[in-house]
Amino acid sequence: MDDQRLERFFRRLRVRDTLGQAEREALSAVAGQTVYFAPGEMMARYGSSPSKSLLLVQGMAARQNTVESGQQQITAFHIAGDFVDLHSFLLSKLDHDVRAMSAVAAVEFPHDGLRRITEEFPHLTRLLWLSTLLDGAIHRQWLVAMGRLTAMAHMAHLFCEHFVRADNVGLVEDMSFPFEITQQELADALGLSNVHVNRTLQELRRQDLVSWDTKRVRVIDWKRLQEVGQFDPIFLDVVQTPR
Amino acid sequence: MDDQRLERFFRRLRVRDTLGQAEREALSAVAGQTVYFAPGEMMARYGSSPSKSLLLVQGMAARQNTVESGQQQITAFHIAGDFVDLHSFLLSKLDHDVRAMSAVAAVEFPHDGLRRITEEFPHLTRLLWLSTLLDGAIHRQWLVAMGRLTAMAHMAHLFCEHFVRADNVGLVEDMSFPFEITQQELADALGLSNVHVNRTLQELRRQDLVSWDTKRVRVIDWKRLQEVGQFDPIFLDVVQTPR
DNA sequence: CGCCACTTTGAAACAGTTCAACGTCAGTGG
DNA sequence: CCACTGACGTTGAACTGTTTCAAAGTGGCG
Repeated sequence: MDDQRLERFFRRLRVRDTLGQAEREALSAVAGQTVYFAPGEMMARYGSSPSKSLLLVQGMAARQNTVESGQQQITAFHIAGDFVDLHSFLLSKLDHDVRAMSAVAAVEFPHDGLRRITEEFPHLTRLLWLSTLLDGAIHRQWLVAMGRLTAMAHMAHLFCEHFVRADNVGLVEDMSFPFEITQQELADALGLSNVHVNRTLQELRRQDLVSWDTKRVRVIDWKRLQEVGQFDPIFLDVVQTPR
Repeated sequence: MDDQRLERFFRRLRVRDTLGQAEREALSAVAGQTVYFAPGEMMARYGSSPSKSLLLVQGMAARQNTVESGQQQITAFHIAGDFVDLHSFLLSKLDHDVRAMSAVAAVEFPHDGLRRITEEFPHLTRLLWLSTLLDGAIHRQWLVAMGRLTAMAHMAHLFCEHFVRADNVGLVEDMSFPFEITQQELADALGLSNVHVNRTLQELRRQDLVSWDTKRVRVIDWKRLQEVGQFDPIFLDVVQTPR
């Protein structure tokens, strides 16, 4: 029987390939306990060697590093249907912290179970691999945005990305998606100061591109938001094709 | 028989796990033609869907994106022993260009051959997967450096990273590694202007941390270079362990 | 009702950019 | 063999996007 908790994850895979009954059952069989985290709580720590990976079911999480000055840099945001640390299955130590941004529920996938999947389900293995490749593609776009776009364009790009990702797992309602983080946390993702994030946000609002009431971001002008952010969804690879 | 062209790639894997005879042979069997590229030449294009992946055997290559202003952002450098676009095996379209920085030789790996490996060699598949996870880990460190480090620290970090990576595949000699790119290309990787790269480089030289004669970068003070770059090699995961 | 976390505002400072000129060197052709 | 070329590196000076610091405003919650 399919595990209901994995529904959004299946959905994210199904926008890119098909997923067989046996594959869904294999994943369901490996899925373990649901674990819960309070907003701000650490889900995994820099330098640790987790024996399970966490699939987000509810809420939002981030991967982040701390530099000597005490500043933080967020390198990824995750939403329901995302594995937050599937890479820890093959990397021996975590090179970042994982922190819950909101109240979070996640399903544990023990690494020995994942290993069994790689021994018996080649196609499913490729889909799990794909999942980490999409993380990498998002990292690359963040690099481009950080290195060569203005604060305004960078922020618009991030909102575009999250709009599409949320849509892929059925979290968009009325052109809005859940985005429960603080301006400081957004600043830590964009590599900006909280002050400049605040001002850039005001400009995005003033131009009627988005609104954000701390719970959800609403896209007001999707076409112009994409233009401002120079957003091309190609990197999210939303294409149904055999992998 | 092992394919000699894959030697540095095997070496890169062997610093992280063991590689069986059968696995080396399977890879050798899939390896196709050697292809050559002149400095500056495009090896793969944004939006294309390659049917093979390229393993670098000689020279240096970069993945890069172009933004509307015409500026470029490099998101990865690759050296001998690296797959430059292994991710194109599972992603349907390339989200960046791949360009030869120097004279390059690369071995083609047809995707159907790679697929056969994933069907028959689970452990080798995990190692290929690992290879793309390391790319992702490097992307994340670049994000941290770009977002929260000064130009000076960022550049030092990049040199540290390349020193370790070059060392892993036996390219370090006399504390120096091949680094045949222009200052403009380095600027495109760091997200800086060529002018500021020039000045930052002068400061690194003035402090006797590195020298760079356009062909090779020589590390003069490894300990202080790591301090200046806040470099922690954990993300490169140089640990011999079963995966 | 008061606290605390978060957002907003203003002003000064700064890291890095831009523009434009000049220097250097390796390769090319006459 | 030397003048010419073009790509790359270096320098100076003005400029700007973003940061920093500090203070004030807002709002949800115990």
